[in-house]
Amino acid sequence: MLARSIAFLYRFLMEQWFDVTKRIEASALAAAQQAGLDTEVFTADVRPADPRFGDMQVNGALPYAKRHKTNPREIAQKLVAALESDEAVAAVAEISIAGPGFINFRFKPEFFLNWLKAFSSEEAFRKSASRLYANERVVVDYGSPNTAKQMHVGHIRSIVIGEAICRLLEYCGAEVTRDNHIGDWGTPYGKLFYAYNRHLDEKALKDDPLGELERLYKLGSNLAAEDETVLEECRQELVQLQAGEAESMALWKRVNELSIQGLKEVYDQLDVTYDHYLGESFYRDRVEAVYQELKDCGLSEESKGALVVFHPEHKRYAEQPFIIRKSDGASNYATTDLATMLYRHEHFRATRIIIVTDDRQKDHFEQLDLTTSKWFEKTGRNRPIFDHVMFGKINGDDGKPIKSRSGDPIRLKALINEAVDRAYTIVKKKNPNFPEDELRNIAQTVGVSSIKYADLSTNRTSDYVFSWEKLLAFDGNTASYQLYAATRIQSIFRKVDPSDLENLELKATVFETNEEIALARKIIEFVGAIQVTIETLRPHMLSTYLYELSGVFSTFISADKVIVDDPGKKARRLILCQRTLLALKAGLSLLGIKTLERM
RNA sequence: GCACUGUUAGCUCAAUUGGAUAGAGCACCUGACUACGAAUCAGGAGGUUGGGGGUUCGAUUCCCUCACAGUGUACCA
Repeated sequence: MLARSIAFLYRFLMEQWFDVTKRIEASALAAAQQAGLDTEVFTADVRPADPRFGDMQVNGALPYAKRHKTNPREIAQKLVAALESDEAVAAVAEISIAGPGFINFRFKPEFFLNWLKAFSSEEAFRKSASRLYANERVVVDYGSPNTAKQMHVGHIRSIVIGEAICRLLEYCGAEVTRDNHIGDWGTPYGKLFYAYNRHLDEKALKDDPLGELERLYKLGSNLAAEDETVLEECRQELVQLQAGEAESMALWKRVNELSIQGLKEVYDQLDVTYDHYLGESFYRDRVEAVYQELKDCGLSEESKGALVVFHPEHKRYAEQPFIIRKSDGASNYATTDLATMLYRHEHFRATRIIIVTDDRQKDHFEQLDLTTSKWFEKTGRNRPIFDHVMFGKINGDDGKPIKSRSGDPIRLKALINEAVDRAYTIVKKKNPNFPEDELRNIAQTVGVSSIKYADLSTNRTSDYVFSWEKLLAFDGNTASYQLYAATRIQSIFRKVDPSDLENLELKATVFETNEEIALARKIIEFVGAIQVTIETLRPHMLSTYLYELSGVFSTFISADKVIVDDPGKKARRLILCQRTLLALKAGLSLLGIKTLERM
C-alpha cells in the first residue's frame, strides 16, 4: 500500500520528464523567449549527447547565431542563464557550455533514479508513445507475394519491415489494418492452368502445394516458349478465366486457397498475421470506376492507344506516363493500385496508407501518389497520407541478387528451417541438459529472430549482402546477443531472494558507479529511440538502440554485482535490471522478436 | 541520353538527417571463469568517409564535377 502510493507520487512528480527531449525542448524555448531571442526563428535542436560531455545537448544557439550574424557563444550564455533560473531544470541537471556554443545537460544521479522509480511498467513506457498516432487509421500493405509460387529470400524484407512498422504504429496508438495485397490475377494463370490440366502430380500437390504449383507454372512457361500452339492454348485458358467460365474459376479458387494456405505456414513461423488478403483479383471489378472518375476529372488522356495520366508540373512525369489502361483495353498494376487507394479510403477510412516494397517501384508509387492526390482533391475526398516504405536488394557475394547454388532463388521456408536447425545445434551444445521440447522452442525463437533481426538491423534503403554466416551469427549486433542479455537478467531474478524484490523503490539508494549511471541513462533513451524510429519508419534505429542497451547492460553486469549485502545497493541494481528487461522486451517485441526465459 | 539510389576500417554494417575526437561486430593481438550464465566482459591495433573543387564556426551529411556500381525510364508487377 505504502509502496503503491510512493510510486504514484514519483509518477506525479516525474510525469513531465517522461519524454526528456520534449521537456528540455520546452525549457529551451521558454529560455529563448526570456533571453529575448526571436522565437519565430529559434529551434532548440535537442538530442542525446556524447556521454563525455553530458546526457542531453541543445544545439540551437549555433544556427540561430549564424542566422543573426552574432556570436553563438553569447547566445548560448544567455540561454544558459535563463535555463538556470528555471528551477525544474536546475534541480535535475548541471548545465554547461562547450565549444562554439553547445549547451550540455548532465543529469544528477537522483534524477535517473526518480525517473526509473516513476516509470516501472510496460504500460508506463507505452504511455507517451501511444499519443503520437492516436486517432490514426493506418492500412499497411506488406508482404504481397504472388500466388502459386513459393516465397524466396527477396520476400523477407517486406514481411519483416512491414510487420515491425505495424507494431510500432500500434504501440504509438494507431489503429492498424494489415493487408496482404497478393498477386492473384493476371497472365501467369494461363500457363499455370495449361500445365495443371495436363501434367498435375496429385501427390506432390498434397505434400507441397506451392512447390507443385510453382513447378507447373514453370513447366507451362517453358512449353509455351517452345511451342506456338501451346502458347495459344495458354491464352485460351486465360480468356476463359477472365470471362469467368465456371470450371476455370473453380480451378483459380482452388489454386488460390492452396497458395494462401502455403503462405500462411511461413507467416505462422514468422509470427505474422494479416487482417486481409485483398489481392489484385479483389479489385478487378472496381477498375471501371477508376477509368470513369479519372476521365471525369480530366486527369487521364488517350496516348498511343492507352489511357494515361501525365503530370505536367513534374520534370519527369510530364513525359513519362502513368499508364492506367493498356492499349489492348486491359487493366494493369497502376489501375488496381488506384482502385486499392480508393477502397482503403472508403472502406477502411484510412488516414494513412503505407506500402512496403522494394525501391525499384519508386517511380510507380510517386506517380500513384501524385495521381491519387489530384484525383481525391478534385472529387472532394480527404487524401490519406501516403508512404512508400522502400528497401534495397539482398545481394550475394558478387553484388548481384542472391541465388542458391542451383541458380534458383533461395526459398524462404528453407531459409527459416536452416536457421532453426543451426540454432538447435548451438543451443543443444550450450545446454545439453535442457529438455528436448524446450530446446526446440528456443531454437525456433533464436533461428527466426536471427533472420528477422538481420533485416531490421540495417538501414532498409541500402542493399545488403546476404551470407548464412552473418544471418545466423550469434554475436555482435544480433538478436541472440540481446536475447542472451535478457536471459541473464531473468537468471538473476531466479537467484534472488523473493523478499529482496519487495518495495524496491523504497529501499533503493542513489546510483554511484559509472556503470549504474550509464545504464540508467540508456534506459531513459528508450522513449526517444521509439520516436525517431516511428518518425523515420526505419526499424534499424530501434535495433541500434536495443543493441546499445544490451551492451551497456552487459558492461554493468560484469562490473557491478547485483546480489550484494547492502540492501540499498541491491535494490537499486535490481531496479536497473527490471527496467532493462522491460525496455528490451518491449523493444524486441516491436521488432517482432520474442524473448526467452533462458537459452 | 535523362532521372533516382549508392560508394565509410581487410570484411559486414552504423552515424538520430549540418554538430564536438566518424562508431560497432567479424577477423587479428593482450587479458578475465573456484564468479548473479564466458552465447560474456576489459583492452589494443585498424580511416585522406570513391577522387577533386565549393558553401561555413563546423560536412560522411548540402552544392558542382569526375569515376565506378545498381535501379528506373509506355503498356510486367
